[in-house]
Amino acid sequence: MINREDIVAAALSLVGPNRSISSLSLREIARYADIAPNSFYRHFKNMDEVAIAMIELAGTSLNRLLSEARYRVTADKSAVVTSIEAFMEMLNSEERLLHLLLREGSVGSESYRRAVENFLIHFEEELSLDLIRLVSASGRQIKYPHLVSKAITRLVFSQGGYILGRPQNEQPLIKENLIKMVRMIIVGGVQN
Amino acid sequence: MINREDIVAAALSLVGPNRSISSLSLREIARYADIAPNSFYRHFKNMDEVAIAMIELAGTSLNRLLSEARYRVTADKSAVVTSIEAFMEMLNSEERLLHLLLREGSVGSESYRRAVENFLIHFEEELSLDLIRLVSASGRQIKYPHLVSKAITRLVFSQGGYILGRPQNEQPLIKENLIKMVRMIIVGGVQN
DNA sequence: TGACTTATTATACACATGTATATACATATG
DNA sequence: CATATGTATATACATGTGTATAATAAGTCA
Repeated sequence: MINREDIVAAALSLVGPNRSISSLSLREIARYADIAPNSFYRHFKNMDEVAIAMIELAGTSLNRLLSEARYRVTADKSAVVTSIEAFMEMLNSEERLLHLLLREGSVGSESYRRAVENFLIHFEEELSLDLIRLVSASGRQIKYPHLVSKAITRLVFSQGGYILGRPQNEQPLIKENLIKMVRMIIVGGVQN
Repeated sequence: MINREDIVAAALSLVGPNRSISSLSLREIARYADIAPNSFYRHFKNMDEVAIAMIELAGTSLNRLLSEARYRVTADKSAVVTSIEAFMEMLNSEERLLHLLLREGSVGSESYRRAVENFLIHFEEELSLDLIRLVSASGRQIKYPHLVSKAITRLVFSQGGYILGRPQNEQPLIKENLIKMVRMIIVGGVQN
């Protein structure tokens, strides 16, 4: 007995660095999930619904992993480094899920894009709270926490999406540069 | 007598906020360009080549417009504001071209993604030179100009791609926030 | 002009797609 | 038990796709 999750899992197996969701066909997913094409309709109205279910899966998984990572923020490493390292680990372990959020947020149907955007906004809000807490604890000020958070989020996700298409040996440099760029958003890239 | 440009123009007419390049078919383009499907092959080997030609067109057009904008940088408005305003104007006037660069750089074939990435790198190099010039003229220092440039570029393009899917009346706020975020990359978002 | 080369088209084929309809099968309910 | 209900399937249809082949049109040059 097949269910929604099996179909989502099949779809997830089919996406990859050179395969976008929008290029998946209903029949292809059915074939991979080993069901008749029409059985698809028992669980989803169309491909768009599957795409959104995929994002929701990716979003909740990623949120869980990241909130776990936040608890690991310690004194010996800065919050920036810890968070980015957690993000990079996920890039390797959860490539498929991240792919959806990092690289397909700007194409596809209206509803699909909104789903990705909602996840990003949620992510930004969490990060914003973290930033306020960290900054005030160190006696400094942050004028537009939600904008700092947005800038960091968009930059990290942009570079994350980029990394997914690059070979492993380039990752250390990209990661190093990403950390520097995030620091810039916080303390600035230009000195007096 | 049809030529490559006509085919690229037809393809360009077909993409839009809800239509990605990868969803275009050879026959669809031929239909729109009013040629027989097979005539396509006289000019391009496959759809991928058209996609790359489209990016190159968008890239050179955008580069020209932006370098013109740079000459308009005056004392009464900061370079940041001028550049972002130029970018926003283009979002309205050259939506189709920008769409390709802003929203499709992370999906599609390997060669397609590389073409977009090459454009972004070129853009970053130009911006980097501008930054060095502007900063040293004001007696300040910039430690990693290419990273400042990359952070700004990726952020602006990320937000640019987002704007393309949003209604016009949201643009002023998005633009305002984008300016603040770019300023943060330069001077920092956190104060002592 | 006529012979040639090149560009464009018409026709056709094999295949993939979304989905409508009808059917089989299992399980639950009376 | 019979029968109703939810689920999966088989078959079929109309339509779209990339592209091979052959025929035609257009252009060039002796």
